Amino acid sequence: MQTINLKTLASALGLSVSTVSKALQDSHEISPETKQRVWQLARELDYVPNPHASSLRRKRSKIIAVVIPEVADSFFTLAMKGIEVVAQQKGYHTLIYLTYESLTKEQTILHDFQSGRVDGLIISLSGQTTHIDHVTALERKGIPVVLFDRIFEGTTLPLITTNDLESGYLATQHLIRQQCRRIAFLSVSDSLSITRQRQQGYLNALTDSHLPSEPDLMLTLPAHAADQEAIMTQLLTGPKAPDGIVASVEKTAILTYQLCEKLHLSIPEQLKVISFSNLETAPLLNPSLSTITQPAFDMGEAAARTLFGLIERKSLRTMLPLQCIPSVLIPRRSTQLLAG
Amino acid sequence: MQTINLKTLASALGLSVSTVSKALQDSHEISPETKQRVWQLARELDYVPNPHASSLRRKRSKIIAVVIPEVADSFFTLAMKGIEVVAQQKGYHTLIYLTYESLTKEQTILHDFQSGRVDGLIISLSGQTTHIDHVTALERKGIPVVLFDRIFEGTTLPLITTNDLESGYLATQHLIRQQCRRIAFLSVSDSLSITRQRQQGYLNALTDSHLPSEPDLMLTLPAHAADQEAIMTQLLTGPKAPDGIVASVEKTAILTYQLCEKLHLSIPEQLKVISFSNLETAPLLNPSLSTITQPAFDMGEAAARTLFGLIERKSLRTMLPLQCIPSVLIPRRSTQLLAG
DNA sequence: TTTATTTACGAAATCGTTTTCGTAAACCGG
DNA sequence: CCGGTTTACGAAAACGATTTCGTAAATAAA
Repeated sequence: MQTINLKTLASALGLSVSTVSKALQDSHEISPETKQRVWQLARELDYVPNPHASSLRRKRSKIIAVVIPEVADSFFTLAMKGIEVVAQQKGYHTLIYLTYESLTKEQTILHDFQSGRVDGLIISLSGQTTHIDHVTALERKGIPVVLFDRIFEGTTLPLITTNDLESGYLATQHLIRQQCRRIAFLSVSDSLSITRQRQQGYLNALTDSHLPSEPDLMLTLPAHAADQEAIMTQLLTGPKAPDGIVASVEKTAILTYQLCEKLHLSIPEQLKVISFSNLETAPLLNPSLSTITQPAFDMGEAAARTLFGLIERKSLRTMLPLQCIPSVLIPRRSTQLLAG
Repeated sequence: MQTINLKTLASALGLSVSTVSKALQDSHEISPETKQRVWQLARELDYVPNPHASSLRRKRSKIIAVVIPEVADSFFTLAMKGIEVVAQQKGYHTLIYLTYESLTKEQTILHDFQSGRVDGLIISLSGQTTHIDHVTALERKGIPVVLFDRIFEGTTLPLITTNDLESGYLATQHLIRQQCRRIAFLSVSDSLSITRQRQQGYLNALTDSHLPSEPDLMLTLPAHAADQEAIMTQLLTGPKAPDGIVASVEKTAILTYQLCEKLHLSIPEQLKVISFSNLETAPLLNPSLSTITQPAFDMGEAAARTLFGLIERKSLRTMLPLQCIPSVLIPRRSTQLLAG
């Protein structure tokens, strides 16, 4: 079975390759009758243009890249879905890459894009990422980039974020109102802007309530699971254990739940927990988990729309350079104040 | 900033394009000295070959496609991760497509692959898919295809599955042993092989325990969320409500939990629930959810390895046509037999 | 020393589309 | 009826890499 291409169609119709090509693109240079003939044969033979040839000639591939640290996380999963919906609708294809929180991997992946493999990039930075030279390098080569959620401060690249500072503040304030006095803050990276923002919100809330901030209560968990568990156990069972936790990453909340079960600590009696999370099962957990729920899907959608805006009319940079879609705090049992 | 390609390198070095190309591929035709010169300049100028040109000429793109019904599902998320790990390791790129359980979308997506866009395809069928002509069409065009999890019976395409029949049996048997007598079976599609297998296991278990099978207890939920809720509510509050549920899809278990809370039905006292699921939070739910946990990551990995096997040495079809990786039943509180 | 073979490179065709440009033929106004 | 403009198409040059083939020079074999 030989593959069918423009040449096949052209010779079958007694036309030239260029005519067939133009006809398929509905060019005004081609007569209506010829177009009909071409379209019909193309349909009959089930012609599908070769995308590599097309990408080579036009200098655009109709492919975008999505680079995220992790996929086993409800936020990224939902964001990806938001991106994919828009991409599919716009007729774009989506390459997905996972960095597993590694800067090196992130750099390697982005480096390849210099080749023109993709028309644009949507990225959420790895936890290790402390500079974005590899990202701006792409932008300089004319490849549109949109950062979302895990952004970088002080760049002029388009950003899609949520109100992390405010949310960190509200989460902490919520715990304080539920009478927590020793509130811990958990994260997985201290280099991320998003973490710093949330943490700053946490600190501001403490200050505003005249509570001291203790370095011991601000934990950045290492990548390795076993180490995470050790450190967390130490925190929870130590003499200066917290009575409230702000989990800035979903994973750390899950870890907290697991350890509380193991250590027979009861939530919310002994420890109240609120987490940045998009877990669909948050309301079903034992106890149901209070969350700062980010507009994950919407952020993905916004990132995609912004990217396609940049791709399709590169000149007009009239798009907002920063879009902030607010999160919402949903109080549940894990932060409930119990009578007694 | 002009893009740098083989011609740039060649003229800068006073060599021909073909020599440079061969040097970069470490061809034996090129002298060691020349190779060194080429490699050094390529490194200095940060040359990255254009993948579209390369894909066009060789007839392979080093891109694979992953087509799945949904991404907001822990099984598919994990499987995707398994695939991505292998792909990254093998130097392949991964295009991701979501069908949202729609056959039409699935067909449209696959149709495009006839063009040679991808070197191979890993697919898990949509809930609507009742035939796989669109899949076999690709295979016939010489594009390797691997089906995983949601496979199709009676095809010779390579399959990666888990022991659905047996797991359906074990799940049901487990409920029976916990003294359930009216056990319902929930699914989202009755056309999927995987559903039929699980359901057959369910039926076999009933028969072996001399329990009747009632059609009213075997529910295929519609796609729309509101309808799902109505039907489930009817089931749970009706006069012939079940005392046990086998959820063949994670979503249906979550729905059950949500409704039980709303309807003030207590699990496991009034209703025991076991679900096919890979939820990381299953142990943390209220109550903790008994699951049939599928080897999602491993299945993804196996699918990818099988695919690359087919791609890289197309001739030897010595690979197993069917790989079955067993699931495990993890009993938790949601099916616990309470004293009294 | 002559012939055969290897070594190291370049010219050019090729992959399948897109796009520019050229040009017959048809059509137009005057 | 004649210069000028459309109209509708084809030839050919891209896009950037790969690969086949040809060939001078260098080396080996006889």
